[in-house]
Amino acid sequence: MIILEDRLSGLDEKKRMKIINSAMEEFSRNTYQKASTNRIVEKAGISKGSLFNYFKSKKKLYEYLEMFSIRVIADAVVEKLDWKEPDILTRIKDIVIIKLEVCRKYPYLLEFSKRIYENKSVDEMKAIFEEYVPNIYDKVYHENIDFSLFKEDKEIKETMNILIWTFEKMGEDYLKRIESGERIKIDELSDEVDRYIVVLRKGFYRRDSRTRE
Amino acid sequence: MIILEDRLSGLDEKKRMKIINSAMEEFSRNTYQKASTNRIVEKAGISKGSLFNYFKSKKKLYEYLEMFSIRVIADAVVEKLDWKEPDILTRIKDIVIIKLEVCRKYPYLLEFSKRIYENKSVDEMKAIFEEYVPNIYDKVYHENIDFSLFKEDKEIKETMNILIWTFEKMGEDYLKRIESGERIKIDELSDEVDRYIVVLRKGFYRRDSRTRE
DNA sequence: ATTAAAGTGACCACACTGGTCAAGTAGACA
DNA sequence: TGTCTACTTGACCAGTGTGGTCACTTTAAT
Repeated sequence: MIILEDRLSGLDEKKRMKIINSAMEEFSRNTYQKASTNRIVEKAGISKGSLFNYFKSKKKLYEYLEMFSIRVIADAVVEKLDWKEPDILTRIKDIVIIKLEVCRKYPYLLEFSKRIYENKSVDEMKAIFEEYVPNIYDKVYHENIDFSLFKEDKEIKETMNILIWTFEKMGEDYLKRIESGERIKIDELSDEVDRYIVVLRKGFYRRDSRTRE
Repeated sequence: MIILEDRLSGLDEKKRMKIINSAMEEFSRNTYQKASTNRIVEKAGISKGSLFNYFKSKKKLYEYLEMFSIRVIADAVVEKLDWKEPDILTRIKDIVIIKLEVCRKYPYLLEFSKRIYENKSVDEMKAIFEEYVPNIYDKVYHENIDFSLFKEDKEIKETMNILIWTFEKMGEDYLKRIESGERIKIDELSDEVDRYIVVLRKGFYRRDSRTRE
């Protein structure tokens, strides 16, 4: 388990979040080279000197964010997910909700994560992921999942992708609406998710399976 | 119908594409402000003077790309799509193939389009779209479509989104693989698309509907 | 040989860069 | 109160890159 040196840990929670969010915003809107430490400190409301006191250099700051962004979601999933839930649809919904809660705290997390992936091969990325959060990658969508709930048992891979993609697109849609100023209640979102779950269940589950909800 | 002034029309096809692709790449990797005309001319293999001969300014170049990227896909769809096809799944597949053909010519088209959307509200964007390609927005997924093919007639909106999202994600996946150097034959892609169509048809279509394929 | 059009790249004034560091501030203890 | 410590500040630096210009060269048709 890798721990990066930084001097943020002792800071006030609010201040720490402001710095992380400001830096994430800057790095998600620009490439590493063009991201400006000046703008980061301006948005974070701290001085240049402080930033370079917390992190030795721009590079160290970026590496910290990289580690942070990989961990913050994975940690939340590991901690909050019901690993006993055998119904993949219910589990995916739980993951979506967990992810969105984290993203509400760190609005630029998803965009920043995309930037990380941009410059790294799939294998490289998996290796880094393994280092920070071992084994999570395969567990989430497989451990204890009851695939016999599916109507067909031939096109499992395709069906799984359709389910995952649907919820990913919903999440992206939701975040886009948030960013453009719309104020969405968590209940509305939950209702919408449930509506899609009903449709997907009808489409891909056996008729006699009604696990819950 | 708006036509922007530019001096590219008379140019050699290859050269024109090189300039457009180079500029699209730069503007999709950086914000307008930080995009560099120096790097654009370098990648395009032309001189600074030429670029500012073709376009009066950086701004005009950007506006040209904006217009171009909205039109190039819409024009291809309008021209090549079989507007009589009543099966939405078949039609969506056709659209995916048409889009990907265009994207193969202009690899940064999708990323650049996202950038355009970033700085504009949904309504603004629809207005611009209307201006360049009137009415296409609603026609594509509705004109002559036979919705009675669906098993359920209650959750049409949700079902449609699942279908569209699935193919969008497939397209994104495909482009990502292209960009990371993978060489994918058009037949392989077509087979993969067909596999998903089978799954979706089983899930959401009436049992007795077998329109084609 | 002449002419016009197309293409070039050194050059400009200036904005902004990551990082430093001497000076300033706040609070704890005496 | 004065002193010490740890944190915070922002003016400053040398260097890089900016959008745009224009006097010049090359190309191609007459």
